[in-house]
Amino acid sequence: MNEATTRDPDLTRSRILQAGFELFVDKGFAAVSMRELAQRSGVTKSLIHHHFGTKEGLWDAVKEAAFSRYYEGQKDELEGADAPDSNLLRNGVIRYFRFLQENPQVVRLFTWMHLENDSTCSEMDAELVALGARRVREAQEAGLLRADVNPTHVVTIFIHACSQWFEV
Amino acid sequence: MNEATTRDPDLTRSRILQAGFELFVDKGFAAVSMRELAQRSGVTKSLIHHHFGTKEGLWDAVKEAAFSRYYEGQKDELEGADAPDSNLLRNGVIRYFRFLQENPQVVRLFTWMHLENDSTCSEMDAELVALGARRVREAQEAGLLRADVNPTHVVTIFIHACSQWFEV
DNA sequence: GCCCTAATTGACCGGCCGATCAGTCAGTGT
DNA sequence: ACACTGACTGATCGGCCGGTCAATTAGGGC
Repeated sequence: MNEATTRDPDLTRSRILQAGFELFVDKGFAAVSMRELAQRSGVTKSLIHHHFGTKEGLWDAVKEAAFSRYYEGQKDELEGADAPDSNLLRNGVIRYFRFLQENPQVVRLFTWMHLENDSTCSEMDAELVALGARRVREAQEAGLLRADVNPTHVVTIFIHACSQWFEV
Repeated sequence: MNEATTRDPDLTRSRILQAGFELFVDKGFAAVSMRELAQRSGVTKSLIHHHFGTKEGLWDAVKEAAFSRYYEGQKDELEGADAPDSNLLRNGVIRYFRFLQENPQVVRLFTWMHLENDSTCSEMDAELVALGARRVREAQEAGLLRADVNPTHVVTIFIHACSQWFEV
């Protein structure tokens, strides 16, 4: 009966984070209750407070975890090559598309954050956009892309167009 | 002191609707309370219940009002002309863009609805998309547009790309 | 004038909310 | 063996939640 009676704070934390991720992605911050989170993660409400302080604390932790996963993946992609090449650009686009396709939950989470005027992760996000914009500019200078558009705009529009694609 | 002591249920209803629109657009359904709605619209909480039944009732009314305004406007645009003409198509696109630009709140509201898996207005929406798709198909048959893409996809992508544009 | 309907009010309800806290218990270092 | 730390629990808090209800009041039809 008494299975796994040993304490494992790291596992507990990650279980709470996972439950928080699922519920927040599904319903957004305001519509999720601590009781719900506790039940889903199989721990006590108080224990969540013990590990994350407040409901907002957990929300922040969930966002941070999700975004840093996204950030690391994209950063690797973008920092990879430096020679502007139409195939490289094309592949980058395809990879990004694939990533979103395989992580629709992340897209949803970011949409919630955006509606709630959340500025968490904005520095990291700005960095990614800047990296992408540099690639676009290089391509423009190499004559692969029209030069009369703002590189940052290109990236921004592209990201959001991709994000929306899977939502309909 | 006692200004406008006369009763005007229509005005009251519309004031509540307006307050609901503003608050729901801003925070989404779950994060808005009846007390907040009452205070913003300058009436009693009970009065909102009297006019709209429940919080969800008001939410539905707000969505319906916003969407039907959107619907009427777009329907007029789309039903206007029938001869496929590249200028006409272009103008339609520009007008739609302008509409979203001037009604960012509507875009936000639709995003909230979408995240909450709201299917209200889906019939009306389908009708609009169908109208737009027909226009695209006509343009394809007239050789103005590539014929190897799904007209419905064109419209859907276009709508969401436009919607996102103003959000960044 | 009178009545009837409906707009409007304020007091009130049970329940759920997030948060706290004292206390128990398991692991760990000495 | 013992003390200490931190994971974990259950009871409990005040407050806000959405919703109800009986009672007032204004307006329109007769």
